[in-house]
Amino acid sequence: MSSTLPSTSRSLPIALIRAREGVMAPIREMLSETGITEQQWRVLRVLSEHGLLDTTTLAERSSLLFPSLTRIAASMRDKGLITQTRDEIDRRRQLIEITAAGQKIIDDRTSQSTQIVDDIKTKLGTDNYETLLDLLGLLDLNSND
Amino acid sequence: MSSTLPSTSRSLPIALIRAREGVMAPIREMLSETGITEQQWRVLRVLSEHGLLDTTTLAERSSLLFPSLTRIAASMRDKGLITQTRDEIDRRRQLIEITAAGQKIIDDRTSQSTQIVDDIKTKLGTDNYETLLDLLGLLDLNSND
DNA sequence: GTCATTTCCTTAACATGTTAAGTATAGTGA
DNA sequence: TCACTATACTTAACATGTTAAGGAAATGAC
Repeated sequence: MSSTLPSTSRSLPIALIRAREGVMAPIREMLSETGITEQQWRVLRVLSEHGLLDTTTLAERSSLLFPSLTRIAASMRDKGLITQTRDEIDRRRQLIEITAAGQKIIDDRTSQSTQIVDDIKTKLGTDNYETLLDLLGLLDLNSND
Repeated sequence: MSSTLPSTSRSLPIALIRAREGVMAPIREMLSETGITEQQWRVLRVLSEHGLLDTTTLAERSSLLFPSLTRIAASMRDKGLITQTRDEIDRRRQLIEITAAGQKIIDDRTSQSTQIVDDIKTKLGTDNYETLLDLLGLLDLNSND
């Protein structure tokens, strides 16, 4: 039974935070001109990819907690980036859809965003990049055994 | 020039968030009994490992932004987990040290915490675990070329 | 020595993360 | 149809993340 914790310099949680900082820095820089946050960008990305979604599915796919999404959606609605409608069959459900203004934010940054991802792939090497995604997937609670 | 963003299901930022959730879930569960947060745990870990530190070094080693650390340190001081003293040579600097009460929180959870890390290593395999740490290190802005 | 600059830290303002409690609608079984 | 439970979402409260502005002490150029 070990009695010493691993050095914080080799700690997985801290390594994950720092890696995230490194990855998000250029994305955040890109978004700073748009007036939207990293989380709002993620919501737009998911909506653009999947179309009309209920709040539960949107929260899951954009990796946001429900209370966060409630606030973020209200803010995005006020900015005209999304629309919220009630499901007439199940009136508890709320349906969310991207607007043309929201889609334009995506379209205007697609090439720049692709470049950022390519830079990271180059930095790591494509094989390493895919390996990293696979290993991260193993840690995801909701997607494995 | 590509005109399509990668699928969000294969997005590195989202994969990093989800992996972090998976890793932190058992740690957060462990901490829920102690009344301290994940960030406060990190501060205690770093202080326990390195001893007396100035705020700048502590922020860097625990991967916290300065304004966050200001608040967290005030809260931890009020709980009696750390002490804050001013550096008499450079009076701008603040020196932070863990208290016996703070150290006890670490000591009481060392074995449980070690077990959590071991479980993750087992889940991934030790080789994969080391590979993952190495790849994450490549993404860290502050520690490479 | 004095003033501009730099460094170290704090405060402020707003967005999000996290947990718990609350509300409204739907489904279910007697 | 009447509880009872479950589901979908909201609200609240507090902690942290993030950026910008501010304050105090040290440093450097002159």
